[in-house]
Amino acid sequence: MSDALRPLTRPRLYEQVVAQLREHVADQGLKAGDRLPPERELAERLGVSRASIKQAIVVLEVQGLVDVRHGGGTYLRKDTLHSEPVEHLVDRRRRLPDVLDARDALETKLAALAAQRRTPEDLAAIDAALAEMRAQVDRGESGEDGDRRFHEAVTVAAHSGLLAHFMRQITEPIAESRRESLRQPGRPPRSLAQHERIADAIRAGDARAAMRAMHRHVETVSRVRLLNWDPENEAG
Amino acid sequence: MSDALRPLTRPRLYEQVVAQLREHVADQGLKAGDRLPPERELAERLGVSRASIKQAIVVLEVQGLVDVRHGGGTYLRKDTLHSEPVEHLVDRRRRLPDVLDARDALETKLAALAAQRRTPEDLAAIDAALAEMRAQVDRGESGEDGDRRFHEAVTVAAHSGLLAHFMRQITEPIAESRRESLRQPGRPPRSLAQHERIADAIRAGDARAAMRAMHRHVETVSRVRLLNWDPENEAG
DNA sequence: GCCTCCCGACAGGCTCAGCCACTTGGCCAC
DNA sequence: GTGGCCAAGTGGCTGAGCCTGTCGGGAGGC
Repeated sequence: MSDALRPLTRPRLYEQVVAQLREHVADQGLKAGDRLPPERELAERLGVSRASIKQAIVVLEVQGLVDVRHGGGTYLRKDTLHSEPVEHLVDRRRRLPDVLDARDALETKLAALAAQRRTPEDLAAIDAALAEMRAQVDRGESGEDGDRRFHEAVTVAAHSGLLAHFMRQITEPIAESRRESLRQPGRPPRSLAQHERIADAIRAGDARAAMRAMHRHVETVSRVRLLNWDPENEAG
Repeated sequence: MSDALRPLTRPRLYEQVVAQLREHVADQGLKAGDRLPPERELAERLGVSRASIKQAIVVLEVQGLVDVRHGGGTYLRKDTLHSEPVEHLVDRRRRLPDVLDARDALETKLAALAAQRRTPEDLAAIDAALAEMRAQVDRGESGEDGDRRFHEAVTVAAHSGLLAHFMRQITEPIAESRRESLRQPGRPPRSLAQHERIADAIRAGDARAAMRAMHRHVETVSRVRLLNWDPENEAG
């Protein structure tokens, strides 16, 4: 996973324009509701074509930071143009503890909701994932696939679109820490047992027990991960 | 708050192009790693200018759905171009229960982390917010501003960039439910008392107590909000 | 036969000039 | 005061064109 040989791509012009606009808003102390300069003026002042200005404004528009009115101008919707896309927060290895905190927050609640809301179909999906994991572990494999499917099934069973959306944003770093955790000697069978306890609580409709079981599970994974984690020398 | 007289805005061309691209990917069964047709070809086939195609592709690019290589073509990064921006999940009134679930998940964890990680400065900010709320409530106001500042201060004290990011995504619906809750007769003083209990636990460094206090608080707000909430006739 | 290098086709990056569509505000007739 | 009208300003979109980067295949050297 070396980043050393990534093909280097030059920054897009529109990205620089976005940066300039952010700066302008900060410098001028513009607030929500204020109007940005007209596109033609921006193009002239930044020395780029109107098309590039337009691309930058489209970016801000889809991020909900700006409100563009045909014939009327472009208006701020927030007091700042900074949006901090999740990727920036998630991609960097340094942020891994953050991801684990977020995972605990989300999955604990998801387990509780799943216990309250699971349909028979949800339960079947959870059991199927568990069966897959058990089969894999019995064969001496890590059970990673079943593990992933289990958490996905619990997420679905919670029937909360927003929480599911948040979970999706941290899918990749979670998968990574899962892989690492399951590589620990003797870990797969214990992990399986933890998952079974979670499933039991969800099946019983016991939200508090589901929360506790899930919390303990996430805590275990976090501990393993954090032990191996060195913020200075992050060889993956 | 009537939506009846909202100025009607025509859909942007680039949005239609994005939709067409999604459809194309689905129809052709394109997968991650596959290449999209060249911009010039898309422009011709869709009967729009290349600039519009470009805007659409920029949108997909900032959403991380597509990888654009200068001179090399545009490649899919996922098996689909659908992204489900949070706004769609958050804006609709129907999703309010989801927001409240998410709030419980996030703020409960934030309170626990704040109890463990708060610096003296964090505590000072929390106390300042609490003092403002108390002053407002004493004057017979709702204390909404202090309330908001309190939760922001707790979020900062938790020192988790990711959780803070998630919180920001549901700021607005939360503010709305807060307003509604504080309008209930006799609610502001009780809310103040709940906030003080949370602050006490954070000051004491008692993560479990902070969790419990925050959970109870969020639960109270949710109950008020849900009572008034009618999914069929959603007059705001 | 194999490797290297170079070139040309093709891809996206960006600009320029211009016209269309919509908003706004002021002026005028009523 | 009301409504219609017009002009200026602003975003929406186009088309042609040139630049820069990528990639594959053929010419030439070994």
